[in-house]
Amino acid sequence: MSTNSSAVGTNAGGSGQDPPGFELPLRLLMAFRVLIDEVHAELARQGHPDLRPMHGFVFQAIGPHGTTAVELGRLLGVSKQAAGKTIDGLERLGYVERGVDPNDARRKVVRLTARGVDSLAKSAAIFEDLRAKWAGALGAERLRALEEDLRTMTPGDSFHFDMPAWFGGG
Amino acid sequence: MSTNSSAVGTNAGGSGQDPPGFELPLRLLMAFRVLIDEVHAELARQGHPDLRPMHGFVFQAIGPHGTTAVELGRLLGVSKQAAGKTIDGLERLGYVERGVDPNDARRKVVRLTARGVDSLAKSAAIFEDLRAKWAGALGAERLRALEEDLRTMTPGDSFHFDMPAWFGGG
DNA sequence: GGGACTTCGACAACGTCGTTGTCTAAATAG
DNA sequence: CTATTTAGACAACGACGTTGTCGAAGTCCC
Repeated sequence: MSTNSSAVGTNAGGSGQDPPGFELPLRLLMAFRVLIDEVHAELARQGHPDLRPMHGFVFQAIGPHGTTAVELGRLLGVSKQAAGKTIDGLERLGYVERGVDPNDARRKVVRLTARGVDSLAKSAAIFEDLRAKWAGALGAERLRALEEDLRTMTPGDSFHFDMPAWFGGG
Repeated sequence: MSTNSSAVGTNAGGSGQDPPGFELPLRLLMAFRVLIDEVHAELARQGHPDLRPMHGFVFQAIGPHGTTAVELGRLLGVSKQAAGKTIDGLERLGYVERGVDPNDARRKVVRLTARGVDSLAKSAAIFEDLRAKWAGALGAERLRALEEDLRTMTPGDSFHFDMPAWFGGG
């Protein structure tokens, strides 16, 4: 029963049969997974087999200037302890390193190592290749339209990171 | 192709109209989250505040004829024990119930309760409303094109469900 | 019919991950 | 100088998924 307020009922377009509403989110998720899986498969081939999907987001959050556990936790939407544990893991893998802040002895600045920067550069290049592949398959115009439409429907760039907790759970 | 673009953070897109390659997966994920969050916010308003994103997928996997823990585990890509625990939680919430299979005393068939069916019907209606909202914002034609393009780029309908494990980890 | 193998579900132990709570050290406000 | 705030470490806890084991029930084959 659709007792909702929003405009239009079923079959907003009129012509042709529209897919059921639940297909859209499903395809969005599948497309995301396809891209990420391909990136990480290629990343593994290029010498980074241990990277996980979330690590790319962590690297982005760390940024070129480095960050701290507390700050990272805020950016990723998790506790500082959880962020600290993630950093521990990345440190063990050799992707980040902790340094001291000369201006604040409490802060331990987390920075990407050369290996971390390398993985980030490689993943950026792979993403470009994948986008080019999509452009080849769909046409440059339609891909641009798709991206524009997604940009229209999604908020600026707020990006919460509770993925595991958000999704799973019972 | 695959010239190294900027390593970190912002890519100063400059003159070109094409966004950096990593924006595509990001927007796909954000769009997915937006839709799912709206569905569950509305679902909460309509009497189902305890449902989590993954539950919808579980309900779909259970289907109208019911299923078993082993089968559910296979469909969702997790162990039968994990599937069993998920069922336990849903049973506590009153969304599914376990019955016996007259033809096989080992099997315990999991079926949706009336409440489970209700939530499924409501979420389907909400998804339709959301799709209509997208159609209103983007235009029916462009939304159809978007869905068609996503369908082109994603495999049939296999969707693995290791989301938490797949994404997180370190 | 009977024995070996397979399948289903339950129980237990373990590891991972994120959470809150507590604590020390360092910076900052008054 | 004292009081408050902040960064980071340590510990305990709960949620979740995993493997391993087990008994019960079904299936296959002689």
